Amino acid sequence: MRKLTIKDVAKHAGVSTATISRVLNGSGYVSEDVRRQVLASVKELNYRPNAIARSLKQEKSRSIGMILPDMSNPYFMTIARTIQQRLVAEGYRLLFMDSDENPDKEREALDALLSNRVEGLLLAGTGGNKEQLRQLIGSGIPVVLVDRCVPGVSADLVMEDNRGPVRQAMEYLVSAGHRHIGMIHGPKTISTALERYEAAVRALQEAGLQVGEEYVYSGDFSRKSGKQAIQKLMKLPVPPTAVFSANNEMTFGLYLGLQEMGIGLDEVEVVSFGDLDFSSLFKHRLSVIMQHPESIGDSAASILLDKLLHQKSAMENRIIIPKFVQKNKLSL
Amino acid sequence: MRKLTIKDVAKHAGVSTATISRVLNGSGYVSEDVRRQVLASVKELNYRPNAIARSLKQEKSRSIGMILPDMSNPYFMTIARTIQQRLVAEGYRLLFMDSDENPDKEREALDALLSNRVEGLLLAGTGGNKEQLRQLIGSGIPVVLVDRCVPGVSADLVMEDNRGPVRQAMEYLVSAGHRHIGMIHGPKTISTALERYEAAVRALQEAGLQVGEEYVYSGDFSRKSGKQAIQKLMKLPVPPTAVFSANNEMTFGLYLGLQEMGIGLDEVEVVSFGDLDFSSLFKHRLSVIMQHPESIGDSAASILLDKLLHQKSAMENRIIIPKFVQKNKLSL
DNA sequence: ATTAAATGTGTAAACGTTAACCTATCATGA
DNA sequence: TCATGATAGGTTAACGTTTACACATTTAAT
Repeated sequence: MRKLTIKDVAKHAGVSTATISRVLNGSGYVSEDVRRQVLASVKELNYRPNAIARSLKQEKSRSIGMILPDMSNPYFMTIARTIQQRLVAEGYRLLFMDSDENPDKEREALDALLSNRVEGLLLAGTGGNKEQLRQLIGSGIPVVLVDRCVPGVSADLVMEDNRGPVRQAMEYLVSAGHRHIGMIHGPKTISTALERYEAAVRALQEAGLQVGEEYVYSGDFSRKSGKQAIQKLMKLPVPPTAVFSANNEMTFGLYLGLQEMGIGLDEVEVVSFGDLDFSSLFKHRLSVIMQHPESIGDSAASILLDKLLHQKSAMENRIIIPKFVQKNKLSL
Repeated sequence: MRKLTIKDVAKHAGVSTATISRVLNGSGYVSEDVRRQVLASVKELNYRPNAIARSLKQEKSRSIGMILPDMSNPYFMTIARTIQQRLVAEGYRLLFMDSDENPDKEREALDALLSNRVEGLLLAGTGGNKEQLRQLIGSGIPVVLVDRCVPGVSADLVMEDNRGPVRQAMEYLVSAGHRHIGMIHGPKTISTALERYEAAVRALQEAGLQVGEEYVYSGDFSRKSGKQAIQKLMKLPVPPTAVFSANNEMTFGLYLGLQEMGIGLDEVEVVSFGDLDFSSLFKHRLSVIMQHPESIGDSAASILLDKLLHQKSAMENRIIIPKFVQKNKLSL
């Protein structure tokens, strides 16, 4: 059973291929009689137009590419899902690629997407591939940076404020009496990681607190690195009484690490950038900076669709402000 | 800056388009000199072949479709991610669609994927669209059912054993002294839900326990329905002392529900089909049936690739056995 | 020296659509 | 009556590749 083409349908319905195309696309004039006959033939033969041929002819792929660093991180998947829904509703399809926080993989993914002639790009980038990115944007394809900016690359951008809430959080920790605060950060090549790091250090310094080298651990945003971090921190001569973890996965790792070491999850007060989903069930001293992946996704989709559908060209930057939420506070 | 075609490269390199194609695909004979010249031109012009045109000509899309019920459920995303990695490594791309457990959306997604001429399908189905599915499989396109079977549709299948571990779990609950056991199930149109339900009821009956209607709640695998379920169950004249929840999301909802009602998370013993990710940090009476999304994904990818790459045609069913793990047991 | 096989490259016809361009019919109004 | 525009539908040339075929030229084998 060969795959049917528009010609088969044309033959079956006794009209030309152009007419079939017109019926199926609702373009041009077609008499009601012919219309019905064509639809009947389509149904009878179970014909399905070839989207690939259509894309080629129309020179538009109706697809959008998205690169995200970690498909198993619910934060990014929530963004992705929101975007997908919006795009599908407008007749686009979304191609996801997972860069795994790896610039080389990111580059490959980018190549693949461009070969597929995506009409737009959503990028939660690794911070590498700057040159390629600049070139891309120069070439006119709409690119929206999502969650992370790429220094030196100016493009549309939707991200969260990574400084304000961190400052708040640090002030809270200091006012709660902590003098030894551990910090678990992400790779400084990633904008979110860098911003959170800088904001945290500065806030503590301004509060008159020295931040010792040994209290700062540089992780990679993975669960594993969060675990390693806390295990190192807790072995210090004077272990921290509070820890700031720069993303949700590392926070998770932090708790796994504590547990593995047999340390009570309550023995250290934690502030996490990014919620943990189950944190509301958690009876420990955990405060979180609540992110808004749906808002991020929604804004990113809107910006992209504006360019695609209404050829808006102004560059836009939207900053969403995450909320510092002091949860599950127990007395010290 | 128009998009470059193979003709531009041909002109630039002073050869025919066929030669460019041959160099880029490593097919046919090309002299080393010409080869170098072509590659130089490609690089200089920054040419990128049009995958759409290639697909059309070759009559193969190099893409695989996948429909999953819930992109924000980590269980399915882990499966998806595993599969994506395997497929990308073989030069395919994976198109995800989210059916949202809704047969109509599923149908639309299926249509979209077929229009895009996917060469294979991975399906964690809703249980609707049987007729269309049968037709699809009859048409020769490789279809692998993932996680869920569809009764009345015979196709390749990778799923977990939904009965054995449930039986074990029920036996455990009975032997632990529970006489009133609540059950929160999924929609019976979904095979996993039905199987877990039947296995649970049968096991209890065989253990000599009556299962009262009022202890069985029919949810929809969503967090929200888990919450509603537990809230209803706990209001019974004789509330259950243990609850079996048929998937991870509903288990989560269950705990949210308990919390909202101000009931201690320990006041009821829980068995969850599907792990909760954070369950190891959880100090409550929670046992889980541990699933193996990576294995599922891996097997599904293998089966599909065997058909695609080695035209294997034998139908295969693989059953992964989840493990019942008694965790965080406290004395009653 | 002759032939056959291997190597190198170009020409042009597909792949399945869409859309520009035609032609033809039929109302409508001046 | 005749032009005009709306309606209806067919022909055909693209879109950017790949590849079958053709034609040289070189190499190897007899």
